[in-house]
Amino acid sequence: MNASSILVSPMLKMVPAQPIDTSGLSSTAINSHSLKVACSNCNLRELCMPLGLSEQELERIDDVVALRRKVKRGATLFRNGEKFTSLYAIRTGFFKTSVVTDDGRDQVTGFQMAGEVMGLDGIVSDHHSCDAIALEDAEVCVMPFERIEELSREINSLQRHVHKIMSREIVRENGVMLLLGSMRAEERLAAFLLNLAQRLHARGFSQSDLILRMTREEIGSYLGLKLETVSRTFSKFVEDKVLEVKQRHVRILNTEALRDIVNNKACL
Amino acid sequence: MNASSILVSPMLKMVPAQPIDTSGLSSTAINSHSLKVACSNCNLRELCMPLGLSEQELERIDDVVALRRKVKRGATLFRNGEKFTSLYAIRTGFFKTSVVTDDGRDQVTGFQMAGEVMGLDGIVSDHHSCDAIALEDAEVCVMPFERIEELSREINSLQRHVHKIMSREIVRENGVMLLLGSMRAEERLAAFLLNLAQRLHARGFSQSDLILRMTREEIGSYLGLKLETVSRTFSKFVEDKVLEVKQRHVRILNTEALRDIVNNKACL
DNA sequence: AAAAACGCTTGACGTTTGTCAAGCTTTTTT
DNA sequence: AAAAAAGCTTGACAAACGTCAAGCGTTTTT
Repeated sequence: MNASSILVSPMLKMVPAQPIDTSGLSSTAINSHSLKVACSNCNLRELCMPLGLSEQELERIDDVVALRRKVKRGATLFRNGEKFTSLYAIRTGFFKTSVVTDDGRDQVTGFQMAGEVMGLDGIVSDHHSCDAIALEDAEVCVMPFERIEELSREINSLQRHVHKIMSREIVRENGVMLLLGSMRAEERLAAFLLNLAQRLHARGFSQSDLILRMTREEIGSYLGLKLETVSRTFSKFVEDKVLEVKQRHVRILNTEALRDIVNNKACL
Repeated sequence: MNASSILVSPMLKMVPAQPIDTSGLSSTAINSHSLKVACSNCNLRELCMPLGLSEQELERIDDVVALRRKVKRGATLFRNGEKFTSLYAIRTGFFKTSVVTDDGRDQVTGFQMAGEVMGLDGIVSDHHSCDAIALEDAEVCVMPFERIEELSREINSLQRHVHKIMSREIVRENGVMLLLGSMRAEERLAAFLLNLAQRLHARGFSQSDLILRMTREEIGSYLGLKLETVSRTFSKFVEDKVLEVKQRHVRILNTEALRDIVNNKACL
């Protein structure tokens, strides 16, 4: 197994990023900030919680999603220390999760996008151990964990899927540990960009054209680097014609070169 | 929350490290390398899989453990790419897990001891994505994952416990990311030693006197440092009278000093 | 529309950690 | 018991990354 295969997860099913039809749903609103929704007609179902369920099972998990919640850019979905009640599936928008210590350390532990599930950290102690902050206006499906447990006792494929989601997060973090523990700055940034591009591509976006939703500082925190190092490394990639960078708009010009950098095979 | 509280998990219930009574069990041996065992009279049950189960439930999960398996020092329990079938609970001995890439990177992702569960990485893809290697002669309980899933559909507290074990691993890895992403060498080693001491103490061993089961190189791999840096940092701690070190025997002389180092409050 | 705040880039320099090498100790093998 | 291998420590030096500072461009606020 090579380094990039650890860090760039296997291609997920393609889902066109079309506008989501919510007509007829707002009438079932529970309050002004939350709407009743259904997994069964969600265009993210091939990426998200319902993956691998049959039509009948799909309808049964529709009421796992208690409500939807909107989160403004910069707002927190949950915070370290808060009581854990639910997992959250991202419907639209982009998040970061981070662990913060009172001596001022702030480590970004992940960036999450549509179809990905957040909140797994809260299960073990009944309280969240990290912060989840929206990096752009977002909407999440709130899934009370007790409902998930209840239903996954009855629906084997849901049970299996919940286990897979948690296992996937463990494997992802193993990959980040590899990155943080053994890669140099260029390798880290290359791995980061390939991973982002691959996940965006799986959601129907361009493989090569990406808009970063996070600052250089947040990238740096995730990669264990200072923002200046991130900026310099971007500049080097531009110089080497591997990327085009205009602020947060990044175009990948040479994917193979990025892969070679990650796998330590870059021609010098 | 301070950095050491993230990295040093909450105190677990004390279990005296007494010799394990296996009399009467060897007669039920399945083959020379595996013995039928029972959780219900295992002295690790307060740390391991059965935690939080009632007496009746305990008896029911006895047959989740299909067999025991001995692993010699240096041997692998499972390896990257192997088919996933079971989780493994450590009965005796000490393991490391690591992800290896074909360009020569080798990142130790964790050290595991009695009562801890390995193999969660394999669930997502049905194949293991890391290696588990015994650092001393060890014995594990083999728990076929299908049996675990089956039984956790019926026993709510087992279901909950399986979820907690996975969530705990996610939270642990978040802590390692914090360590790798934002700490300097001394802070990393101090955090590592406090974590080890705390886990050994929870198993009835001394809080201050520990035998390292891994080499300086393996510590370095886990902490994202080279073995020379690990060695130098040990030497510095000895000079500062924080530790006594004789090869792999480490005595912690000043726990508070270690905590201060982790939390960036070390008096200079 | 102007002012302020924030984010990004780049340069000069400092610190930390890695690299290479040698020698020593302990463990394992023969 | 001797030889070999593996593991550990320490020094000198090099490389990578961090720190500090200045300046510019973009976004947000008023």
